[in-house]
Amino acid sequence: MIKLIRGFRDILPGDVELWQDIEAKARVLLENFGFREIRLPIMESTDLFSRGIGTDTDIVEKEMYSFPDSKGRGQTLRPEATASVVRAYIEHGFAGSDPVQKFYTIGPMFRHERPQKGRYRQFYQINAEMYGVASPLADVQIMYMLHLFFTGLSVPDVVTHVNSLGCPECRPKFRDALTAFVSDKTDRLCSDCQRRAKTNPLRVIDCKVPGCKEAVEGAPSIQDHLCQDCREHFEAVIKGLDNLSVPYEINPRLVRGLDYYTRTTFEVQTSLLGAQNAVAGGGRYDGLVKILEGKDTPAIGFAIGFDRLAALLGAEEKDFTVPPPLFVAALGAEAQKIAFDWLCAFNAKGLRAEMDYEGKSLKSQMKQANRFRVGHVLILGETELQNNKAVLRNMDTKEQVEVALDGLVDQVIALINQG
RNA sequence: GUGGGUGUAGCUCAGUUGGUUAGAGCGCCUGGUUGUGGCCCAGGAGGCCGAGGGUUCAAGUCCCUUCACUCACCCCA
Repeated sequence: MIKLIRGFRDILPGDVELWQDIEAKARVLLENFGFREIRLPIMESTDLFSRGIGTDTDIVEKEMYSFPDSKGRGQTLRPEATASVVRAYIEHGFAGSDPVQKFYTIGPMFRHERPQKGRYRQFYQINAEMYGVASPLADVQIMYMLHLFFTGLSVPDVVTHVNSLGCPECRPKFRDALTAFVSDKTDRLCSDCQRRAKTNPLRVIDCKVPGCKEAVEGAPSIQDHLCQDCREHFEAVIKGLDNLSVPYEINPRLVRGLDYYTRTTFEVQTSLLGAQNAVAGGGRYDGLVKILEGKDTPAIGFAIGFDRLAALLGAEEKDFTVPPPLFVAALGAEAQKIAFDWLCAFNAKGLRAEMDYEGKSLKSQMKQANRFRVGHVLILGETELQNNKAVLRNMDTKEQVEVALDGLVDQVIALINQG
């Protein structure tokens, strides 16, 4: 048997209804906030990601699905969406018409990691990106929107963590301070952190190993190293969140794995998904457009982990199938012909109806109708043909009413719609 | 890439110190009702016991290898 490749998954009927519901709500919300959909390819030049995300990141170092095309040019299944949106923003000259643009996009991302709970090699994201606004109002609006989305879906157990990572002015200073702090403690750190102390000291203060936690107690905080502008920006964001009553926790140790983030970063976390606690994450990336050879443009955005969100919302219920309202049961070849015509008419008129195509016994058809969890069964046999009246059975109350064959389809639709 | 756990029917799982045709519940099909679902009863279909090799008179069971799933590390959505 040919099976799914590792880390990939099927989203089956019964679950997919939940996904559709989430997606529909996301679209309404995003569009109400002025975000417009942009549909992008899932494959891009490898350079886009290595330059955009940063060559030292885990994503670029070891997680990308990259392979050469027939002429040897590197191409990659996108590991995230932001770089692609920026590419499109630059390539189509949006900055020339109006630098302020808001986009959203929904689709699959690919990362070659070891799969585990809440982590797949193909996973889905809902992304929102906003360009051309340096004001903290953009940060506030983005986070407010995210907050509305999660509360609107009644997502259980989520907390939004906020931090500022500073800018190219102040972050290096913080990094230096941190490196200095960590360098004389390397012997107390785990092997991973000894490596990270050089490559990415920010990660060390985020380490969960008890020895490391102890060693980094009293480490310098980014919050104490922000430059004047970054500090004011962060304070304005926090004030804005308070104004709109958006709950949050300031988390000075919130570090993000992509190089392009500046200033505001945030992550929506849950404790219900095992080790993968981030349901959504994002932040400001004021330098990225320029890095990718566009005009220097501030930007901010977020990604919602669709798979994880669906897991949170689907934890209780298992089957999101919506039952059809009607099943058409026919007895005998003559009746089946007519029943099939009705079926087609019901479907064409927007009433979801089902029938048995095999000429099974009435009992068997009733069982099937019951399995569909339909509200009504329309029965047509020889008796009904003779009387020119079919029988409409309410499956909950067991009440049966006769419906004249003449004009039956509309009559049945009316009966079902009135309950 | 590194560890732990698990692989037996469509699903959830039993399967004794190795012992004949491998079981249950749910689901599915048929019947009990010459035309009425859920409950009940009876019957039925459905398994290369993850794969390969080894030990043995004999392997679902013991050994080795491998693959898959899963959880965790790392990192992130």
